[in-house]
Amino acid sequence: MPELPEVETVRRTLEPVIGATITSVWDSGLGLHMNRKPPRRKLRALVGAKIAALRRIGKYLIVDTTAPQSIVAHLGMSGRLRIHDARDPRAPHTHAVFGLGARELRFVDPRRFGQIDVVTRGAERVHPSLAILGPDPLTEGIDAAAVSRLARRRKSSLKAFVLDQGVIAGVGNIYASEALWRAKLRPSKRANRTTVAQISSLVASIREVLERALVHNGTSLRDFVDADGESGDNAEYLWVYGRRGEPCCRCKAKIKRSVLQGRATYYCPTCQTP
DNA sequence: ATCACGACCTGGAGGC
DNA sequence: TGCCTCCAGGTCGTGA
Repeated sequence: MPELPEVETVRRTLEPVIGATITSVWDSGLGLHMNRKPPRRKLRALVGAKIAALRRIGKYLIVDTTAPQSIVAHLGMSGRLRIHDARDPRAPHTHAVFGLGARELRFVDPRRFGQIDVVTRGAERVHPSLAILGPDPLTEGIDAAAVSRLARRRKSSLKAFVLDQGVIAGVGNIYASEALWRAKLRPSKRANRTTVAQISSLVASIREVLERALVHNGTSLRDFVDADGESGDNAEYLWVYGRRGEPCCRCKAKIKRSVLQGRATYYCPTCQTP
């Protein structure tokens, strides 16, 4: 579900909880990603603290508090973070609830691929998941020359290269296909067979694709919703993802679907150079 | 060291 | 209606 634009949409719609006091913490006790459970003791230690700020690095959301600790959340494939009235019944697969007086911030994740953790503010990058992240394309500049140097050493496909969170943080399966179409590069093209100009174009395309999706509040293919439960509109603006057999909007050739590293990949066979 | 693959989970869609 | 198979927006550990 959530790539960078979706997580950023959640972050923005969560802003009304800034300043709220955490009055209670509950967790389901079930393991999430890698069967890791939310750290109950560390979470409970946050009761009494206020939510101070909401940040995002790639697909990770960071909830800073007035305590020295911050909450780290990753939505995985099916995770949602929503603000509810505390009296609303809890949905199935609710795994963490932060009481905020009359409201609650709830983490619901049917597939349990998400993460909830606690880190010390300022030392986020010690967390193994955050330590490996490359630059965030919306909050940090991406040095195309540096990305090109990385690409030169990679024999994998460009698609796999773009999905590598250590190269650029936040690009997922939808926007990888979209950015490669935008840059007119075939997803199966070997990363080390690209020119500096091609990588520059790709980097620019990634930023454009993510910013465009953000303007439309993210892509809701099945179930993505923001913190208020609203869907995003970007699905109708996708150029290739999910459009097998439809005409390419640049050249009218039929969009193809292939599988790269086990993931659906969409591209135009005529205007994306192999 | 690098890469592709399968595993991790549940639920929805489509075929029969 | 019910059962089966396939598919899904992510990440990590494995074995080649």
